[in-house]
Amino acid sequence: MPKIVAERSDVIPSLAEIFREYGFDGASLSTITEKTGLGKGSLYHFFPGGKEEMAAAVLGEIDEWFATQVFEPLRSADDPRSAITSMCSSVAGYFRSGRRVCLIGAFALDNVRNRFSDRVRDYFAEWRGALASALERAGCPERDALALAEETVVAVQGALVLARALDEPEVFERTLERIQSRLIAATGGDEQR
Amino acid sequence: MPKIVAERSDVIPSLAEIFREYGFDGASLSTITEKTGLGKGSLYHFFPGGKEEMAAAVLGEIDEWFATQVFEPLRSADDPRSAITSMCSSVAGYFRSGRRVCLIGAFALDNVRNRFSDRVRDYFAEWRGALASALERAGCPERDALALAEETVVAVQGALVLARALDEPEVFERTLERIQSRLIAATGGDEQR
DNA sequence: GTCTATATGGAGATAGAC
DNA sequence: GTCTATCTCCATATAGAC
Repeated sequence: MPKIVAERSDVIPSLAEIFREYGFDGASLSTITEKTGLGKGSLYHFFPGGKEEMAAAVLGEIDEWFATQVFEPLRSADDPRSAITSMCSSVAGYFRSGRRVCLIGAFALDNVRNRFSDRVRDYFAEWRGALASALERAGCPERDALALAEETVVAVQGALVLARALDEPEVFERTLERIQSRLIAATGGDEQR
Repeated sequence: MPKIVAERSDVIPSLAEIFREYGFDGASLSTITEKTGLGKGSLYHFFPGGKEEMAAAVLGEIDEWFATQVFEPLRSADDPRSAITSMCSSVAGYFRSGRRVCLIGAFALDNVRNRFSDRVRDYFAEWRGALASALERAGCPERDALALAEETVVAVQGALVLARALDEPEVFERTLERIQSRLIAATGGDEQR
């Protein structure tokens, strides 16, 4: 039985989709009221800091999702190899196989970056670091691990740009498959089958 | 002896830098007048269509630069291998080794994409197609050529996102070196030295 | 071509009733 | 917690003198 009365946390997913679709500057308060179904009164009740606080809340939720679903498993799983393949499917799911853009990547290229630069930087640094850690524990030499982790994050972000630009989600799917084979190969290939 | 009176084409490079720095929505007309040193009168004299026409002019100039400096050489050079290495250095120079973002990539992730979707799509499609053509002519099988061309454009765009997000231009430099070795390897490696 | 002044709309944000 | 009404400001764009 869903509550009629909204809670702050109920609104954040809608806000995320809105910012993804319109960008930070492009998402006006009227767009937001329309798409969320909430009036400005409610919006400012939940987010007294206005649009900036809304975006910060969205970024916070994204951070948290990746931290628990992706970064922590990569850093602490007993089996780093399976954490890596699991990362690939989580990421494919999260970005809807290339049909959804990365809000943090979009913010990174925008001028709003300056308002959220710490969060933007930490997100990518965490991802790269956590994946490198998993690769190392899976037997990859440190130098290779760092390079391959960076290559992976670069490929994911680039694929999202291209998939959106060309309106070809398959670019993302192909990229993710390619990178996954490379990650598997670097952690000992098929030998453990 | 520089002319005092501005010409339309003189303004476009400044506009490009402004859109790169502030984004389309983030670049207000007051920002633009301030940074270009031109009043609104002059701006609307050159670009009667306003900001949208300014952005279109910038995109047109970028298109043209890439067409003549990168795409055409890739498609028609007698020596496709050297056209490929030359692409890498042109691209490194153009993006200032990762300190400059790709405006078209940024537009692709933004909602302004909808206003310029044809140009955005064509730019990336052209790049991927031209590079694939050069790879094929350099002896790469068609399937591999397409995949590697796509991987290259993905890597460049992703590296620009990450370099900007992390404030680490080296990410771009490392990526470009890695991709260049891969391109060279795919066209026969060092054997022709 | 370039400027200043101005029109007009929509932006983000607030107030206060319910 | 949600609404409507309202405020202020700055956005884009225009007009017309020089």
